Amino acid sequence: MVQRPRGTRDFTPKVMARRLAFEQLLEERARRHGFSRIQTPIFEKLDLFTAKSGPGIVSQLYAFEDKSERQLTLRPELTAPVMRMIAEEGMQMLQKPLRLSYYGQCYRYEESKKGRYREFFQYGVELIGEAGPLAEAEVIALAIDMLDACGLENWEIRIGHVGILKGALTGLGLSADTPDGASEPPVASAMRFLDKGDDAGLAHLFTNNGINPEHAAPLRALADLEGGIETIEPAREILSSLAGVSLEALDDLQTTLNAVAALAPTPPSLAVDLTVARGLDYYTGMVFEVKVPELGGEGQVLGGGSYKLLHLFGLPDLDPSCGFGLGFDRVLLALEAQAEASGRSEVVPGETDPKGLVAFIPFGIDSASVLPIVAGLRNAGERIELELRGRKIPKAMKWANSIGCQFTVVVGPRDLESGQAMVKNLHSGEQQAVALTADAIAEAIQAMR
RNA sequence: GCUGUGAUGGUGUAGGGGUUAGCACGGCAGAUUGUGGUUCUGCCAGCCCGAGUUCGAUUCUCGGUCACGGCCCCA
Repeated sequence: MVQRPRGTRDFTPKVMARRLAFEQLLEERARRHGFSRIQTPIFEKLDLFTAKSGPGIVSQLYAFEDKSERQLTLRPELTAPVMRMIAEEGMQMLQKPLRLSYYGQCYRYEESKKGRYREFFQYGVELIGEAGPLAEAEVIALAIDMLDACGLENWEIRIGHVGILKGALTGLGLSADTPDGASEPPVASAMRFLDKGDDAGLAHLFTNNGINPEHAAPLRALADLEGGIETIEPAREILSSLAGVSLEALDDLQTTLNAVAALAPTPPSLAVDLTVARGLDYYTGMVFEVKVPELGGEGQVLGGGSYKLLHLFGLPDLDPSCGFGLGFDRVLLALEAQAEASGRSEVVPGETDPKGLVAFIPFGIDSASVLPIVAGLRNAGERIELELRGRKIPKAMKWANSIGCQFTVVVGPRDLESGQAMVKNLHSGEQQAVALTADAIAEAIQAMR
């Protein structure tokens, strides 16, 4: 048998109902925050992603050549396509800021694991054309609001600001420019050493760049700070002790954190962590990420921050912007695990249709005579599943029960003769005969809910 | 990129060099010709793929595929 390709998944009706509910929940939250949905193609020109992330990413792409020898690739992420769209659609002419949301599958050629697939789904938002602490707070607040609304528990949000350590390092005299022949600027190396806890490497780097290695200690202390918003004060003390270092980024972060506290529900765990670097040099300001510890190694479910990318598309005025991507599959995985652990049957709020399904059972009659009623009930907004196999009553009832119907409508020869239908609520067992019209049946169903 | 474990009906599993490959859920039919969830009976449906060892492989060996873990990475 032909199997589905590695790292891909099929979604059965039950799973799909959950995914649709989750997408809708995220969409609803985004709308409440003023974001509007957009969509871009599943494949793009290869250049789009090499321009953003460098040629090294090609090995991880589903890249291909089309019949006209165009170099294309399935999209590995959604931020770059959104940037491209803004430029291509002339959206810089719209009133700023733009609040955009998006959802779709992305493709990366890498080993599949639980929570890590070759085809995966991302939900994300971008707030374009306004930087500043309040814009950043709006983005973080939406992320928190989404995770809170979907019922996720035990998650940790870590918020940092790449400008703080970067500012301290450049303030000490470390260069942010890449020297000839080097792969990265000294500042980036230093950030990496701080993140990995390599103090010897940091001191060595300082010495090589003519900086007193004793300055490594306060930076280490800064990087090791951990805690909530109260962490800002010790950070301020450390930064103030270093000559030539600006406090602007720290002040901005503090403004952001205060705004988030006012705008969003209180997350289960919020930490200020100045080493959140997101590994990427286009992040320029606030950065944040969310982890769910019980997912293990693939536990990061959301990440974002302020970045400068639009200059790549000829729109430097829109830099920096701010956004985040949410790992749709991973959040669902966490929700499923948590639902199982707590015995909760509904994994995503709203995944079960409260309205319920109605089985319409023509019994021993020509179904054609009741089809207009079926159509009428559907027009009235009921979900009607018409019995198609000619089951006898006991089988039909069992069928209706096992596919999860809330109501049955039985029409047999006697009913047809007397112009009636038997409407039954399968949960309560309550049953009544009503006139054989769509209106009367719909009314009875509504009354028995 | 490194590395570990696993694969038996649709699902979950037992077993094991020669078996009618067992069980449960499920699906279909009947007990039951106008009312389901219980019960009983019957039926349906499986050893991931390829090569090797062997008289004989679903079982052992190797390769592949897929899945699940631990590091690395993660735009």
